[in-house]
Amino acid sequence: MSAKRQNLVLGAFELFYEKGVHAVGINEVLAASGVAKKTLYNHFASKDELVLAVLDYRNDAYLKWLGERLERVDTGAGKIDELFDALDDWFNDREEALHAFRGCFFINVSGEYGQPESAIYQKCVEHKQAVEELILAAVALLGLSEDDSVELTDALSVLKDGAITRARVQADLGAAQRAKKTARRLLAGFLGA
Amino acid sequence: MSAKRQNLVLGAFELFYEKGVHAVGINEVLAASGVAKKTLYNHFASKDELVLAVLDYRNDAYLKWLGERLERVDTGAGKIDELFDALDDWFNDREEALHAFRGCFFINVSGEYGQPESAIYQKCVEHKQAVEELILAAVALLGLSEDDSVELTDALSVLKDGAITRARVQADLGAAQRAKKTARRLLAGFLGA
DNA sequence: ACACAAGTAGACCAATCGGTCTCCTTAAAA
DNA sequence: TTTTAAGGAGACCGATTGGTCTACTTGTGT
Repeated sequence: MSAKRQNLVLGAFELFYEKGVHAVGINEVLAASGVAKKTLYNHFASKDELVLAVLDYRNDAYLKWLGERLERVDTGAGKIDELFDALDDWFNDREEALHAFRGCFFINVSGEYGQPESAIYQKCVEHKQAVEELILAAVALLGLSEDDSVELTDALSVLKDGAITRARVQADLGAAQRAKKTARRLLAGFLGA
Repeated sequence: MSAKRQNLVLGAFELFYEKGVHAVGINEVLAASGVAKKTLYNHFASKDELVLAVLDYRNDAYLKWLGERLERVDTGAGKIDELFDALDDWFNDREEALHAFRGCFFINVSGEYGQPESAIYQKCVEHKQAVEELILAAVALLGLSEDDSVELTDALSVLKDGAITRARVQADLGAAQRAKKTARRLLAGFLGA
């Protein structure tokens, strides 16, 4: 029965996302998810392994959510707009599938773990790359050159992470809509050249 | 004699920046800075107050550094280039005044502290606003309209924070130079319109 | 009906946390 | 010279950390 495991991962995610990984103890996770300590260590060898499982859970949920949002539109320019509209919904807590907005979980976690060699850190890198691939797929529909596609994808990714960061740190809930405007300006430059 | 206090703040910053605040204990700070525990609690009422002092120290050092970099150039467009060149030097550890790059200390710290009401969180917001004012001063030299100046400043700030985040999380050391390219594209759009 | 695996609750462990306190030394001001 | 405050080293405090272990209770497959 892995329902317990799921309880554990989901409960742990909510606490970690809200308070930070190091600020939440194992016992707090157990109390929140209604699972015995023995069961936790039956499923996971250590807290770090639980963190890894939580990162996997969040990665899957986030990619599924964003992928579905981008599927709603079929043009490249439309998908780029949709990306920032989706972020806007996220920032303003209109997406319950993502829980109350507290910035990017992966950025937060990697900020807590200094050493870039760790498996935890690596998961954060992989997540960012996966999201970037979704953006690249949208940009590819624009019919730009290979170089331009890569450059625009990178610019949009930076814009996205910048908006997430500012929405989080400065509680700037309009960051996504303004980033969308910037993205449109940028896109016009690429299409016009 | 507040030399001890300075030792404390500087030693604490290096550890907090490198490993995260929650991951570093008081005793580790004491050992690194060669100060007795009594002395620490003579200067600071709690660890949180030490963290606040560390945030102040970093804020001052960072603003001084960036301010001096931007003073090297006198045109608006030049200052914008200089901003991203400065970031590039920071990311690639060519600025010893800032210590080995580990992302934005304020972004990292605010990721560790969930509650946006806390004084620690507030310091992070103030830092970001102070940096944005430096950027606004550079943009103001371009002679754009009030609305355009605000919009461009916001876009550049988002680009900056996005580049910092990606440099940190993905160890993307070229992020600043590519963001500079994006900034130029954006600037051309504003100037050409 | 019985065995076995997985769950529960929670005592327990050493280590560490932030923080207090005592005792001793140093140095500068009176 | 004497007084006073600050610093050093570190014992000590209760609480909490991640993690182990025992004892008991489930539920399921044979």
